[in-house]
Parts: sequence; structure tokens; C-alpha cells
Amino acid sequence: MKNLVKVERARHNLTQAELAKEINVSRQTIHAIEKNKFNPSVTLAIRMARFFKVTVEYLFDIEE
Amino acid sequence: MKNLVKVERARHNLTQAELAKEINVSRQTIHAIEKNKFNPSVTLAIRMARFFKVTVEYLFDIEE
DNA sequence: ACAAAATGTAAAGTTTTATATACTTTTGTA
DNA sequence: TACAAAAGTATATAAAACTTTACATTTTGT
Repeated sequence: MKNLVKVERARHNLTQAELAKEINVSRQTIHAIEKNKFNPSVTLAIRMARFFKVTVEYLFDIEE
Repeated sequence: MKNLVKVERARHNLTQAELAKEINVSRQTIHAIEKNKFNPSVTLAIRMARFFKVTVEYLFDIEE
């Protein structure tokens, strides 16, 4: 399960800390998600997708 | 955060146990999600959305 | 090259998801 | 009405998300 958080974050020109603040999580959480350390909750995924104006399915891709 | 799992499950004419089996979780997990007891992981949300052929955003609606 | 900012890493602790089991209540139907 | 299947409820436990703190390493701008 890969994701495009780092890519979208770059596109929006934000640091991990800034994104974290925007969506109300810790910087470590952003880091862990980008590094695929874990599998965020659907509400967090939706908040991120909304923030980036993309779909959850685009942002988080589980390969079958 | 409400969701349309029960509705989609009805549309597909499945029991909680059947849906649970389809997406590889326990029946309790389906029940808890339907009852908004918790907030599933994004991979579980994606599996459900795929199974029902809908989007994650449609299936799980977080109100702002 | 230097300093500051950003990212990476790590560990301990809390909260929540998810499982398993078991029992009760509801619902459909013969 | 009686039975079976499905859904609801409860509790204990395991696993994973997420937080906090702290420090090391890498990147970036000047």
C-alpha cells in the first residue's frame, strides 16, 4: 500500500509540520504515513484527500 | 462521521457475516462500523468501497 | 562552510481498531 | 407460535494508530 502524500505535499509546497497542522495530526503521523509505517484511519485519509483536492483512492493505493 | 455500509449491504443483499467474509474482517468489525463504534483504516475502507463499487468518500462521510 | 530548517529515527505511552467469544434480541417464515 | 438466521450487545484481549519528546542526520539558503 503506497501513497502519494509526499508528492502532493511537494506539489502544495508544504513541510511535514505544516501539513500536520493543517489536518490536525502530529508531524510524526505524517512522517509515518509517508514512510508507510502505518495505515491511517479513513477519516484522516479523507481529511488529507480533501485538503489536496484529490480522491482517497488516488492518494492511497492498495494494490489488490 | 456516518457511513452507508448498511445501505450498500442491503442493496447487495448480504448479511454482516457475509460481507465480513468478503472483505476479510470479523463480523464484529462490520457491526461496529455500521454502528459508528469506530473509524476503520483506509485500507479497509477502500476494500469495502471497491467491493460495493463506490468511492470511499461516498461510503464514508465525515461532516467537516 | 555555516546555520537553520526539514526530515529521519527511536522509544515510551495512550487511544482506538479489530478479533474472539458468548449471550440476548429481533426478524422472517414455516 | 415456534424455530432459525441475523443483528445487537458486552467483555476481554491483541494489534495497530497516533502522540509526545528528544535527538541525529540531511537538505537548503545565504
